[in-house]
Amino acid sequence: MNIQESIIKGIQLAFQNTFNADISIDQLALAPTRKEFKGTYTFVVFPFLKISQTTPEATATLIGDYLKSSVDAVSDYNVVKGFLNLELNNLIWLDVFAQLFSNPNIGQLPPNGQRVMVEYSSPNTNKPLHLGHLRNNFLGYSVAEILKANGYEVIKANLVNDRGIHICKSMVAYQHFGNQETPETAGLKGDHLAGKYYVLFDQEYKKQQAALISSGLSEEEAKKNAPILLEAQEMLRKWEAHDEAVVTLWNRMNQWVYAGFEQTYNRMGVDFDKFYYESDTYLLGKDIVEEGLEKGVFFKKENGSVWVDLTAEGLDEKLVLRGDGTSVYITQDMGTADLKYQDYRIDKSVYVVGNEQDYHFDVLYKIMRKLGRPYGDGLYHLSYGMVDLPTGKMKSREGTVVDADELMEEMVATAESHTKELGKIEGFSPDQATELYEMLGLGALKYFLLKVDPKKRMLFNPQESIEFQGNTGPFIQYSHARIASILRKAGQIGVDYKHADFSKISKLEDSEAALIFILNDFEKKIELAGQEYSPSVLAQYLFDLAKEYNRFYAEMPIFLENDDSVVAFRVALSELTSKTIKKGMSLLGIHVPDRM
RNA sequence: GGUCCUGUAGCUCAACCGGAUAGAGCAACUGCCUUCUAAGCAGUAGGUUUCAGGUUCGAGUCCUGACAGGAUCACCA
Repeated sequence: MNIQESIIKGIQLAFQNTFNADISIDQLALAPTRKEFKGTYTFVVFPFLKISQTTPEATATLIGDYLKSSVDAVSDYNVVKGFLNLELNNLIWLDVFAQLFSNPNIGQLPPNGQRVMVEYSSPNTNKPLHLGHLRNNFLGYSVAEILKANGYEVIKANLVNDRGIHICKSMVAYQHFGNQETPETAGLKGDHLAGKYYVLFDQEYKKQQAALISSGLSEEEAKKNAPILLEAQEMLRKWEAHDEAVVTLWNRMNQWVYAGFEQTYNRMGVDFDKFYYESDTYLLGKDIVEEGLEKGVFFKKENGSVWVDLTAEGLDEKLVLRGDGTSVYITQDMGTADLKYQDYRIDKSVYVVGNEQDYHFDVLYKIMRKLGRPYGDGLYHLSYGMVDLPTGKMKSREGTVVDADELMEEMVATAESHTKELGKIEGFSPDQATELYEMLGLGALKYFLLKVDPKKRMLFNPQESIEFQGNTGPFIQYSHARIASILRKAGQIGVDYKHADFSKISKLEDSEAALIFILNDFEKKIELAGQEYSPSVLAQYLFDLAKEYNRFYAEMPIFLENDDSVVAFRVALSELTSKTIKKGMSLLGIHVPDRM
């Protein structure tokens, strides 16, 4: 039983004995005491005045007296208005520490028997990844790792959008302007090559529109009738009819893109257990439309189109199948939802998709629940906000995007120059130095994107957004490197902290107790991050932890201490902190160095 | 226009789901490298939590209404 639980149990007994009242455990909560007051945990008595029938002060005092005499951990208390501040026996934190220190799997909760799929990334194969995709990928990867730490079995899935009109646009432009160019001859990554033709398509399309307008067509007509657009539409029809030449080109260009994506994914450090391709799934879901009609969940209009009526749930009527019997987006999403379940029998399914699709997923999930799917209640849209630039929204066709590959390259270069400026690479081999720059550059970028609550939209200023000081990835990485240095020295001078007997410690300094206090929160934060699907909870925690360690580091001399058992204890405390940082950062997808 | 999301220090973000005098980082200013890594530590300054009502012992947090920004509302994906 941990400290909080035993105190809460004590409070429950206090109510029983003092006020003759039964209160259930889940109505009782402890908050950390604010810094300006003495104490560790605070119990607020205001809600219980009806039960105690006396003043806040008297109520708090009576409970405080009871706890002090009957709960070992509580050494004293003070009362400020209705706030009962509990002071703990400092040495209680030694027991907590010993428990944490002996846990070989810190930050890993036991298996919970549930299986969850996290779908993320899900790129279009007509252009390279940009800053927005980085947020998506880092979020998805991190949430998947956090769920693993919470005891789930996790399947990371990537639903690749490899077909459709936008892909055909790149293909048409390539046919016109490509001159048999390949990634090799162009010296471009395959995804960037495809993106180049996507942009060329748009330029040509606009040119043709202008020509049509000057020959007398309205803007709307010009948009619909530009020859190059008609070509793309014709190509899509041919693709759907399995036209050999079109499929060959499609395959060729997609392979280029996949090779490019693979490089980008490798550098980002994300991975997937399962790839789904829309070219395989885009026809799914029509049987579900039939099923929905039979069950009365859907209804048919006169022209044959099929709809779902969600007005009772506060939404609108929504089309699920066109009048001509062809699919819309949501048709295939219904089919894919079933496919995921057939493949893995998942209990939960998380979709990491931007918030511009909030409405779409709201509709999708309501439909699947109406259809009585066993996984219906486990569907969750992890909706995240857009990443804006100071100049406004990114538009890939207008070239105002921050390219993912370029940004990562810049981050690593900045990390390199920064490190060299500080003169911190003595003794590094060139390979080790490269590895460090990669770690720091990517760490800064990932931390920057993950520390913010996912649902909030965020501003990215390329000039000044990413720092290496303060609340940043490198700050936490630096803290880890500092500890690694302590551990090396402990090894050199033969401090046997792994088998030390901590019961010999007779008193704890404030910064030691505070550090253990925050270390003790690690698992709770992992649980919270999992429940909320929010890596930012962990990021914030790790920053606080690193800060607390740095305070301890500055205040407590470790090796100058005379008492051997105190030396061993402080080294052990440092090691536990470094393990916690390393594990926590790994859940954010960030590596930590031993030297920097 | 309907629906949804957001609004906290000059800037970027927190605030443990209703608790005490709203906290960090950046930027500014002041100290600390002859001791384990100064990418650090300690400190100063910075706030009518967009506004107006309401709910109660108590509101940044919940409710109503404004205002501002964003998203969405296609037989598009």
